[in-house]
Amino acid sequence: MSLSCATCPVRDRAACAVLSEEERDELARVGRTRKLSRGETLFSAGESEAACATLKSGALKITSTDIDGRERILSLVHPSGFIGEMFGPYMRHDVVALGDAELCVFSGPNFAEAVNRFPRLGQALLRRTQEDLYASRELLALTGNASAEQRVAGALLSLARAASDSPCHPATSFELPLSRGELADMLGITIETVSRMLTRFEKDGAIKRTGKRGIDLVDPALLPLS
Amino acid sequence: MSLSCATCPVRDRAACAVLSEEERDELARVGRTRKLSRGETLFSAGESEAACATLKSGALKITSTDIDGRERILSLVHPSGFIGEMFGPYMRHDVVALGDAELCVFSGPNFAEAVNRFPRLGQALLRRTQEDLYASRELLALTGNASAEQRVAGALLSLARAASDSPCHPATSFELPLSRGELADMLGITIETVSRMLTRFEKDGAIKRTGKRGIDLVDPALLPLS
DNA sequence: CGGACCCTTGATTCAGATCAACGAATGTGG
DNA sequence: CCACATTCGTTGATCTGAATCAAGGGTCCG
Repeated sequence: MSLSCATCPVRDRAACAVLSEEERDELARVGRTRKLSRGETLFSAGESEAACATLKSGALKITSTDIDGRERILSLVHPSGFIGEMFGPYMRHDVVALGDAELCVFSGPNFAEAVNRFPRLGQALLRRTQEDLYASRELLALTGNASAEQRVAGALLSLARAASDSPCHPATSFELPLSRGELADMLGITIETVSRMLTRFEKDGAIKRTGKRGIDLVDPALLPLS
Repeated sequence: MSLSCATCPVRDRAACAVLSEEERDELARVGRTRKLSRGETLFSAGESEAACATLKSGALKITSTDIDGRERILSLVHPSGFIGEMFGPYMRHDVVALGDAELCVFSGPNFAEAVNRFPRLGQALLRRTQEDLYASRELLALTGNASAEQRVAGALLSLARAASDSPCHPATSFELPLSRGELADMLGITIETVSRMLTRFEKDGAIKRTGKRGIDLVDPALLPLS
């Protein structure tokens, strides 16, 4: 299926938003749409076909698996996010859908050529990659020294921010895109500890759990941040 | 002091290596050399003057400090590495010299303009930033699930790789660029634990400590990796 | 010589992992 | 439609790896 940028929900936020109409059309010609449902894999670590993609809707996780088979979530991808490998010869990490998702997919070489031809696209990606780097370092800082309590609190706020349309203020009521197990894998703690911390926050009156995945931030100030 | 690229030790490895002679000269005109000694700060988080730099010699650490004053090392910078903020309005993290270091420093806007003018420079930075992102995620994976033993072992191998001239094979004998305390801050453990693990590895015959900072990798296969 | 670091080692404590059990929701096949 | 299995989350009891507390030695420097 080829791309239809006209109706794209991230038309003016994604990396390709910096392109002119004609440039975008040209890029669209080498891209394909792809739909994933929960748990489906977009890329696998080690794949020798370089590829990249822009996320149009849904959410993804970028993970690595250590020798003992334990999974670690390295990053989450939200709509308009860019993932993948343009230059390297192989994919570095696994990328899996957290829920139903829709993407534009490109081959690495095709996209690299577009970057060559449209310098503004390269610059947009540079900014975006720097943001990803900062996000990665933020997670590193969060999981480095903080207690389990602080990690879960930090993750809740971070997810509330991501769930909000307005970029600065967090949503007060939202659905977790992650299961308890995934939250645990992201924070480097166990499922049981995540569950206990959520129970504690609810007891303290900081949050309210609604259903399995729903969270209401009743009083974020009560969350114990680092 | 203005730049003298002719004698630059990272002349053909740094980001600016992709530029032609004339382009490089032009960039050199807006850059300054700076020397730091151990502990000196290059950038401070929150500084509103965007700036960036290429490291010519020595080593740097990129750190953040949490509310309780605990420092977390987010990344190490080795010669030819690029650091800083070209676009954003302020510096995101602290950058401090681990030992004597020499750099080329640029103002954010000046460098951003160079990126605008020389698209290859932007592409080189994009690659480099992606590498930094992968390095950050590697550290995230290392500090996420692994035991203290595995973290220290992983850090030793990583530093051995960085100390080697050949990019793939680790050095068998090298000096740690970090104190025990800094190693601990990077790995999210305590000084005492780092010390104990090094003692353990030496007892096991995996390494030999020479002086305070020297490490011989006697039998890396004995190191307990994740 | 005295002070300031930095590293090592030992004793004790504690946060979170592990082990275990259970309930709710969802799916499957008879 | 019901019996059954499976997955996911919660909660409790126990155990352990690493933090914390404490002490001492080595080295550099004024």
